[in-house]
Amino acid sequence: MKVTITDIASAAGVAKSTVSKVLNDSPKISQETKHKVREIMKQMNYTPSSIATGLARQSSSNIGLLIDMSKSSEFLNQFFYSIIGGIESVIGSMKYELTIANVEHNHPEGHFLHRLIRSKRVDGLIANTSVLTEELCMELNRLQFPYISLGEVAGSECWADFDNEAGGRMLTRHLLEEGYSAVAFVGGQEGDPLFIRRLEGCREELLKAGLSLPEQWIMNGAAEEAVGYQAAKQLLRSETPPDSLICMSNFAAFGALQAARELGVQIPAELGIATFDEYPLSRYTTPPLTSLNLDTFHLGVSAGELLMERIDGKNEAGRGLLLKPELIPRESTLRKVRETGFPK
Amino acid sequence: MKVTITDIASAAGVAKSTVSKVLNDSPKISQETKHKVREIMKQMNYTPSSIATGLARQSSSNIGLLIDMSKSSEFLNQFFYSIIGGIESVIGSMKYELTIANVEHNHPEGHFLHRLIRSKRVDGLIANTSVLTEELCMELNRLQFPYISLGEVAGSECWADFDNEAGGRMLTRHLLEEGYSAVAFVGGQEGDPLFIRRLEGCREELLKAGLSLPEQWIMNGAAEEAVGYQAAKQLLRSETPPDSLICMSNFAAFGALQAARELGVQIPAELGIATFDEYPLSRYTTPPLTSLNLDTFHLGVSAGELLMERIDGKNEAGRGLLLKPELIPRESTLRKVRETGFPK
DNA sequence: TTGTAAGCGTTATCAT
DNA sequence: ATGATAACGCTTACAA
Repeated sequence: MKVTITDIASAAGVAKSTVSKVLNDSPKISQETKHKVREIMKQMNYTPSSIATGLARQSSSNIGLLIDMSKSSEFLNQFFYSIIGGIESVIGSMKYELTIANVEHNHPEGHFLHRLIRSKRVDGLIANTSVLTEELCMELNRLQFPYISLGEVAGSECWADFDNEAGGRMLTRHLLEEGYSAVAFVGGQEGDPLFIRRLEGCREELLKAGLSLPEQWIMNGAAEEAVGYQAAKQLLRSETPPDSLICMSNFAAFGALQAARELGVQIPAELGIATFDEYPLSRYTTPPLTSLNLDTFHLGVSAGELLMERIDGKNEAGRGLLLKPELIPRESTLRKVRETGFPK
Repeated sequence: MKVTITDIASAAGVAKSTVSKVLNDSPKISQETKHKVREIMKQMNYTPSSIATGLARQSSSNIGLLIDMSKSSEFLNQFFYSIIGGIESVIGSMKYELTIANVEHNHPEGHFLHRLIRSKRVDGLIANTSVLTEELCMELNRLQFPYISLGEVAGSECWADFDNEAGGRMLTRHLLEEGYSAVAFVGGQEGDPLFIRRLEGCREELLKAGLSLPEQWIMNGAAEEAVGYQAAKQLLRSETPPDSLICMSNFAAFGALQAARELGVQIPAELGIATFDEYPLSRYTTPPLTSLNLDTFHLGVSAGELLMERIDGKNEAGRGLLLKPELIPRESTLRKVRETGFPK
């Protein structure tokens, strides 16, 4: 039933080393022989065993994408499909496959370092910063194992990330251009690098305009609706309410939207709301949300490219890559009168 | 640097077959020896090569998930993460890994039948019906290769799907219970089994109530906002407008919502809108949408379990599995006065 | 209970 | 340009 290289060799009347060379299109084989052998391979419907090839070549032609499925609320999960698409589009054309693994199987022997790496199931790794602790990075560095982290992380030699600081600047600049001047920041965990960078960008831009962001206008919390709701209510009811909000996530922005609606605060006239991330449905809120789109497919592509470079032994130095976000202005912040109408 | 079974054997002063048996916890090895060998494996930080094991065992311990990344608009993509989570949770505990592959590499030799199956990269396959044509199913059947299709499909021996007919019935029943009686159906491609089954369920339930669904109230089209928008406008402006809509997707429902708003039609008082699928953000529309939640994690689990059964040689017969949807009633259809207030 | 040796299906190094 | 043959790292009869 199953046909191996040996079958092809004897059917073609050549040695299996010859067949192997045909398989790899070696220049030392005559066109004649190549044609003949290939013909027979077709006839016998032969496909080389990737496992045997892997053993001989000492490589799996597989790259691993490591995720923590217990964290179902992560930003990246929403865009998992497009990230995978991006990665696949580059590694697929280089004859690699993508293996998805869950760190959760963190049982004694189930650790991915064994399951995936030491067992040679994958030749390289891509992982989110949420699973890639500094300690793990160090271990991977020590093993000289090629990996890319999605998100900048201490200890990682090579990463791809969105430029969160620029994102903070872009949203802030947009608000200022629309005539807002009292910007509050909603959501984000204290100490979280993502939060820190975004806030930093926001502050930079305010500073340029001679403004600042007072501490009491920074509303820390999870990127959830409830948090956005509470934060907005508190801010809007305070003595000196802000005139605009930058939210860490669409969910937080939904909460803020709801709070404003309940308090009868007009959007965008009295309050502007802008948010990081662009979820598929954020343009369908009332009013539609101004948001910062992150090209997650591109993130996947970049991660894939960086990883392939590492595996091929180039890019020894290690480096990071920052992707620019894209501002999508919508009704929730557009309060200047325009002739052209609102963009979709 | 790298340590193999041979190294362990000589370090432990035993034969490598003994080490192999220890690895597989063979009962024919004394506890003494096991302890000794395991100790050495720990010391030397040994992990067996999955590739070598695979070659010897003639299996990859990998299962493939086949998708078509060119179809970025598919329903399942939104829930890709949770489907993967479901699959992984069952195959992971059986020491299998998940390989994601894209059919798009449909170049002559890049066909997944070669790349994945004939090359023995995976021991089993899960694929959406959109990539699994009847022809491909036949081929897989012929090869006796274990696979599960996500969605019922002609030619597939074994599949897992949501009960779309029941879904149609549930949404319809809910509308009837809320006092609606003129139900229109928005979205869905003529001939698409998904559409046919959902519509069928809808009709069954109407029939039970002595009602029917006239042809002109079936608005075929892609599951997009624009389609929902146009369909709703057309329906609402007609001589005899329906009093409620069942939409094939959240996007279509958004369009319908928008159309109603523009025409000043009150929701839910004058028009009820219910939709298949529950996107993460559908509860944030104004008003929030009544929708049919599909447990995609569970779908993954079921597919994984069915596949493992097939691989283990059980479940020879082949069978299908229908998962029940869950109705989430929200403001867009709840027009009866309630004491308890609206559910979230 | 342990050891020997023959696979598993390729690639790679030499000869020829 | 082609062929023998030894890896690659593990499993599995079969022997001892």
